Amino acid sequence: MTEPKPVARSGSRATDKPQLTRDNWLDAAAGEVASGGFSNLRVLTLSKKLGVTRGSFYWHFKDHEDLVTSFLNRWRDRRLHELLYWKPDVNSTGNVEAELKSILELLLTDASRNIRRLQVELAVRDFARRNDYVADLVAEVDAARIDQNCLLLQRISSDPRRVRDLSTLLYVATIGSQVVLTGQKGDEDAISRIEDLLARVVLGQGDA
Amino acid sequence: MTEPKPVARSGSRATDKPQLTRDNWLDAAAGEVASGGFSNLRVLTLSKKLGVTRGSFYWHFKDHEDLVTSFLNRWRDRRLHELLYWKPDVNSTGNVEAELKSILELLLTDASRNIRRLQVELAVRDFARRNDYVADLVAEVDAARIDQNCLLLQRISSDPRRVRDLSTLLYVATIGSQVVLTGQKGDEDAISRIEDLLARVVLGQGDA
DNA sequence: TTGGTGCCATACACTAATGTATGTTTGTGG
DNA sequence: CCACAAACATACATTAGTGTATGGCACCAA
Repeated sequence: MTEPKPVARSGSRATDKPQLTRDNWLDAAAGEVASGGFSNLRVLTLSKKLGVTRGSFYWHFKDHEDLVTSFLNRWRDRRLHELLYWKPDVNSTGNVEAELKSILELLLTDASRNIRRLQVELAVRDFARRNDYVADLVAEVDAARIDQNCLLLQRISSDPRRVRDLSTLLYVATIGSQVVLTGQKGDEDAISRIEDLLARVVLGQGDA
Repeated sequence: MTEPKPVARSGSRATDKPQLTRDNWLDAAAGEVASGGFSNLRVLTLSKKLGVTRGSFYWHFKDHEDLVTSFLNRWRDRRLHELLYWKPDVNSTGNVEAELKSILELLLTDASRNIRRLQVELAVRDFARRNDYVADLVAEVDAARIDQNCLLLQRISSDPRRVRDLSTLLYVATIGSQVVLTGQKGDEDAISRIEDLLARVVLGQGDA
């Protein structure tokens, strides 16, 4: 209720160090996490890259842990929220095969292009292996995404059990290709080949 | 040529601190890497867990980097070497379907049970994202494993291109399930379901 | 017995990082 | 103009970790 009123001092000119917000810090933190994982997320280096001292940090955040949990919660919220945007986009057309192809392209090819987003995701996943809170967080996102896959594949098969199995396979193949095919030469091709293969798998065994 | 002659002082009794070897350090390092990743691999804590001081470490290793590279090279050598042990084991029988099932079980279910080994593998993979040398190392292992998959799937399909695609899909699904299904409740079932599904995928589209 | 070597301990210097306490500037409401 | 707070700077204390130099002890060969 007490809105922070993000004021900009010194005439609100963009060149004059426009007062950092909490989200600015989190955005910068994403860069650190993407490049070096959570063990590389340090208050000191983060402050340097933002051109301020740590005094600023400890005003916006209670401590280092506060930064990490805030970052993780924001990540979860965004990952869960972005799933809601797909739903209406798919229900429109009627061509099942074309839909599936676009879905697969979205899950595999497009996801692999957003390097920074992918790096953050893998870093969060790695962090989850040694932190129960993060593990729960990732499990929540995974479950939501698999449910989303189920929602998309419902129109292809009528057997709910098969839909769930296919969705799970689709998901682990997606994550796996993001982990293994890390932007080397020829990876772009391999991903599209896997896309085609998965499409034929899903369509070729439509019902029971 | 200069064999280190692992002597044991103080009467070679097991209770009397049996002189650490370089491999002992690497084994202990595996525990640190498994539980906390490479950023948790510290000389100090490692020495404490082995009951010695850092003086011992700096006799066996030049520095921290020496430990890391030695660990990584040993990991690669072992991963490449273990692949050679499979080959004769599969060529024997003639039942294709049973072979495939056992291969899938080996790749998915069995691999997920070796928790420590899996943790180390994921840690290495995570490290590879921010270190070119490790990235090359992992790429080498990945290529060898996919080639191995090709060798196994050759008997099912005659199209070499399809064999390679299936092998790649099999591999990314394997890695993906190891990343996503991290020992929660019900993960055991999900893995076996994915196994069955992949088996039907491979067998159901045998040729062309 | 004596010298040498393998293995480890001890002590020191150095760095990077966190957290905290306090000072300083800028803008704003009254 | 003044008091106050937001945003940041400065300075200090503390900790964890690395690397190095040196000392010590057990063991073996000659």
